Amino acid sequence: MTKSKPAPDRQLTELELELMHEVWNRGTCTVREVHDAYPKKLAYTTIATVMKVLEQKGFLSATKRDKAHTYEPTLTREAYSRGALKHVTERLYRGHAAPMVAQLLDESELTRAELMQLRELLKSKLAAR
Amino acid sequence: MTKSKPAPDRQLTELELELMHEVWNRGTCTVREVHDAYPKKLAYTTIATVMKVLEQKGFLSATKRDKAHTYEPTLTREAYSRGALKHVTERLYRGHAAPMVAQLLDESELTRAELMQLRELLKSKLAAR
DNA sequence: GACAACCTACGATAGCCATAGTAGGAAGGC
DNA sequence: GCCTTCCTACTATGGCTATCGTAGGTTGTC
Repeated sequence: MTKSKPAPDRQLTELELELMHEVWNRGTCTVREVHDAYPKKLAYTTIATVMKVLEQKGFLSATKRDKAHTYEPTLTREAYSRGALKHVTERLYRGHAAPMVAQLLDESELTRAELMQLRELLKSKLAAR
Repeated sequence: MTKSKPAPDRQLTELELELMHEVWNRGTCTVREVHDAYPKKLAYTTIATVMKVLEQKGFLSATKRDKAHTYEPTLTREAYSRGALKHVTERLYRGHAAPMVAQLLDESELTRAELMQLRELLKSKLAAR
C-alpha cells in the first residue's frame, strides 16, 4: 500500500466527489453519517470502502474517536474545485478560460443579481491591471 | 454490440477527448492522421481502437473512402463542451454557475482585452433582462 | 501474379471504479 | 461473562479504460 500524499493532486471519481460533498457540508463526520445522508442508497460497507480510499488518496484524514472513525477533509471544497476547474479548462478549452466563461454566461440562467455581482467583480479585475 | 446513438449523451474519457480534439481541429480525418498528429506516441492500433469506440459511442461517423476510413465528428466541439460544462457545474458547484464564473475570473490570468470583451457580454446579458 | 505496405477487426491484459459481503474486534446490556 | 450491535479491514466481482498484438483483407508496384 502506497502512503497517502499530504497534498492530494489526483482527481476524484464520481462517487468519491459526491461523498466529499457530504463531508464538506458537515465539516467532519463518520461513515454512518455520510451513509445516512447520502440520497442514493448504498451498502454501509460501500461508503466505508470509498471513504477509506479517500483517506489513502489523501483527501480525508481519520481520527479514532469513540467507536467510529471521524473523518475530516484535508482541503476545502474551494481548494479542490480550483484544481478541478483548471483541469477542465485544460481538458475542454485547451487552457483558454475566456471562451469557457463566455459559454457559461450564455448557457446558464443567471439571475440579474448574479450578473450584477459578476459585473462588479469584472470591474475590479479591470481596475487592477 | 449495441447500436450507436444518434445524439451521444455519454461522457468522453480522457484519451477519447484528446483524439476528438484532433478530429475537431481537422474537421475530418483518418486514423493515420490522428496517430501522426497526436503528441503522445501511441501504437497505431491503439488510436484505431479508440476511434472505433468513439464511433460506437456515436461521437464519430465513418465512411469508407480510399483505403482507409474517414472519420467525421457528429457534433461540434462547442456542442460537446456545452454538455460537459453543464455536467461540471452540476458535479462541482451543485449547479450554481455564478461561483464557478467568479472562481474562473479569479484564478485564470485573463488579458485586459478578454476582460473587456467579457464586460461587453455581461452588459448585453443585463440589457436583455 | 507475387510481395510489401497499409488497413480494420478482434482478442488480450493490467489497472481502476463501483459495489458489496464476510470476518473479526470493541462495547454495552442483562 | 455472554449476546447483540456496530465498526473496520480485507477480499471479491463485474465493468470500463488504456494499451497493444495478431490475423486476415486490399491495393499498388514490378
